[in-house]
Amino acid sequence: MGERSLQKKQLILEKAKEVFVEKGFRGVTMKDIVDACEISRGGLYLYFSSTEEVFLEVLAAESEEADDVFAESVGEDATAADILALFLKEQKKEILRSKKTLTAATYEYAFANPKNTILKKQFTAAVTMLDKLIRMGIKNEEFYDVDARIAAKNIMYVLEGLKIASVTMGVSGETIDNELYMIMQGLVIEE
Amino acid sequence: MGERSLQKKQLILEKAKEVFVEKGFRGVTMKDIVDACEISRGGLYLYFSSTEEVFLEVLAAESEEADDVFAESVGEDATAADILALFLKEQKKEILRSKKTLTAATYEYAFANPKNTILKKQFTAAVTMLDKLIRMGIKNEEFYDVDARIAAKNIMYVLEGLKIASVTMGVSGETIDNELYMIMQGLVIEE
Amino acid sequence: MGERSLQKKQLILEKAKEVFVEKGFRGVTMKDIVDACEISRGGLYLYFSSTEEVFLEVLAAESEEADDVFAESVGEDATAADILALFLKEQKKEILRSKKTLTAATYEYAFANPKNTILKKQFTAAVTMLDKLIRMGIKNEEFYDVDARIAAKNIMYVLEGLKIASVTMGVSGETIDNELYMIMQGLVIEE
Amino acid sequence: MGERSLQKKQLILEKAKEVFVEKGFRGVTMKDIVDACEISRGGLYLYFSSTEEVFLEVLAAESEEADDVFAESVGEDATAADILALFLKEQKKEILRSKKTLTAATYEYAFANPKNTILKKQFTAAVTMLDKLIRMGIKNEEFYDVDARIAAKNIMYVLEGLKIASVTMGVSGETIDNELYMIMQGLVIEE
DNA sequence: CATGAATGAGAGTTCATTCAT
DNA sequence: GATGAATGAACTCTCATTCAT
Repeated sequence: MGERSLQKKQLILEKAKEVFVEKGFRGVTMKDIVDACEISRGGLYLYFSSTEEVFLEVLAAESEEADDVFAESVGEDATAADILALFLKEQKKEILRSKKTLTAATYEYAFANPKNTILKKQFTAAVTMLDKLIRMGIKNEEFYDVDARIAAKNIMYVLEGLKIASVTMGVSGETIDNELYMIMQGLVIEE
Repeated sequence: MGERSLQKKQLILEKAKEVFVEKGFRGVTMKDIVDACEISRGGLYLYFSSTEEVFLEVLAAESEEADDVFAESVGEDATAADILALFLKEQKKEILRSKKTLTAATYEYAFANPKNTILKKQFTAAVTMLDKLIRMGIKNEEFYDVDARIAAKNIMYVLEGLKIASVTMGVSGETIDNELYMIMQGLVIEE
Repeated sequence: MGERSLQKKQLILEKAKEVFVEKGFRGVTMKDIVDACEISRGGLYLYFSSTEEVFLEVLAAESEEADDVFAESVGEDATAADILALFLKEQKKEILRSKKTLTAATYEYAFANPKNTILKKQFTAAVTMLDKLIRMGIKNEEFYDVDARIAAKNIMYVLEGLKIASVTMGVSGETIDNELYMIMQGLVIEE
Repeated sequence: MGERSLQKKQLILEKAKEVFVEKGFRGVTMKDIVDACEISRGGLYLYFSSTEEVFLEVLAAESEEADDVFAESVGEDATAADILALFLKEQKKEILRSKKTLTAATYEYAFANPKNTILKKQFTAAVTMLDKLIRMGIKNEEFYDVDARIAAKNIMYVLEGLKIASVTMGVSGETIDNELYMIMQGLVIEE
């Protein structure tokens, strides 16, 4: 695949993302993508052979970006509490934007493809990261001496709860703040 | 609609539920329901005019049952902690069964119909109930003196997180127990 | 068929007429008639086995009425010109009401059933009547000495033209008056 | 839409015309047209999205042709009487062919779409043309000094009457001749 | 006689997918 | 590579007609 082809593929992925954001996963047809990209029906098939294929590549492109963003924001000399706060702040942003992201489409995809492990991988990766972070915090005596893995999972379940609630019924920034505050309070030792 | 018709409607709702459990909401066509019920193409339209209509009645029938089950289990002289434990135990069962319930279909329906408030209503009702329960527990000095509404919401978000996780990636009974233990621990005063 | 059955049949014909007036011939289904009559689906079939059958009986009932009305209005000592004027006046009324009559439905029926001779019979009957009337007028020296049959036909074609125009594009009372005036002027000798 | 597509569209319009001629307007389904054109079910929808759309384009194509035919036949130095005679001769031809034309379908379309003004426009255009022609004839002292507009309308109503009669009950060439003769006689001054 | 649930044929419509150009 | 016309399968929905009660 040449240079030009790669550009075209990028274009398709960008436009397709908008379509998935708007219509979810199951609601999207190849025709929808063709229309959004203003390419030919046959043209799309040169790059992707199903909406699933498009969706998975859209997701892959997304997660690359996401990692970058977080990595950039973590300073060199940040404490565990700092990093946790930063992580939660990012999550809050994400949750509030959920109607403009692939959240719903991704859940829908997961429903339709129970074998697929995308969400599980993301979840596990986040848990592992938080686990390490919490251990670090405990070691540094920033955090209470809790079971790190369980605490990490709890954080993630609360976040998942907020995410799905945000998509299906809406949540306010304040509501999120309350939850995040409970999380921090349960971990960070007040001086 | 006569006696016989009502029975038929019940039959359709039962069979349709199985279909929704298996295929979610968007994946279900009128034809799927027709096939599952072994009735004629036109026959289904005598009772329902869209998959949405069928689904909403399936849900309505479900929620009636659910209420009954919980009401029956609460004893007369139960303490707040007892009731909370019972509630959480029910939730655990529900979560573990989630691949055999309408959970995914309901989320999918909510994605496709953002205006619909079914999930919100259920959530709010549960929060209100927990709020009352927690206030009662605090008054009886069973529970710590927390902000009842925030604690109630926290419980619900954790449960939502477990529910969606259960559907999309699976959760073990142990994982659920850990979460529920954290909830109880955050509320119930140990003697 | 007993007394009660006859009443029921009448009821069906009345309601069905309204349906045909509103929806034409081809636009009417057995279901439409059933709904309008508030009888059972099967019930209708006890009396009629197709929309065509209903329509033909509606038409038959209509033409009986029509004859009655005209006969009643003709006085004993009316001149040919009087009778012609009366006939044209009736026709004018009919044409102006055409959107509330079976005109369109009847044409539509005729299109769909070229073999059917209803319209031809009505037309021929009217021509015959006018032919006699004009001959009488000529004999009485009320009318010019025209070819009675041709004049009769001309009147009918103008009326047909007004009728179809009324249904398809609307005509004003004045327009009709102009046409009727031309007819009278071509026949009646001014004193 | 490319060259090839235009040809295909033409083909569809031609075949569809035959279908409308045979079955009228309401009697035609998309399937009928598909079958007549020997294209695929979906194929027709690439060009037209309803029988109404097809029909209106068939009509549009027709009226273009019709205009051409008449324009070609009018000589440079024709008198008003010549032109009128030519017009009526064309109309006679049209009326005699009416079972092989769109006449019935067009009326049927008008019944089903009272808002549509196709017939009214055609009628008005013809009246306007005849009005001018008659004024010219009067000015040239070829025609009697009648009210041109009323005379023009009378011609058109007679023609409409003949047309609908032709479709619904049939008319002979002689009958038409009689009517056209009356029209000419009422206008043209005999020398 | 009368009912209305039930059936199944058939019309409308949309799409994934192919393929000649 | 790229196009977009074409196909045919699948789905939605409506009705005429039947038949057990």
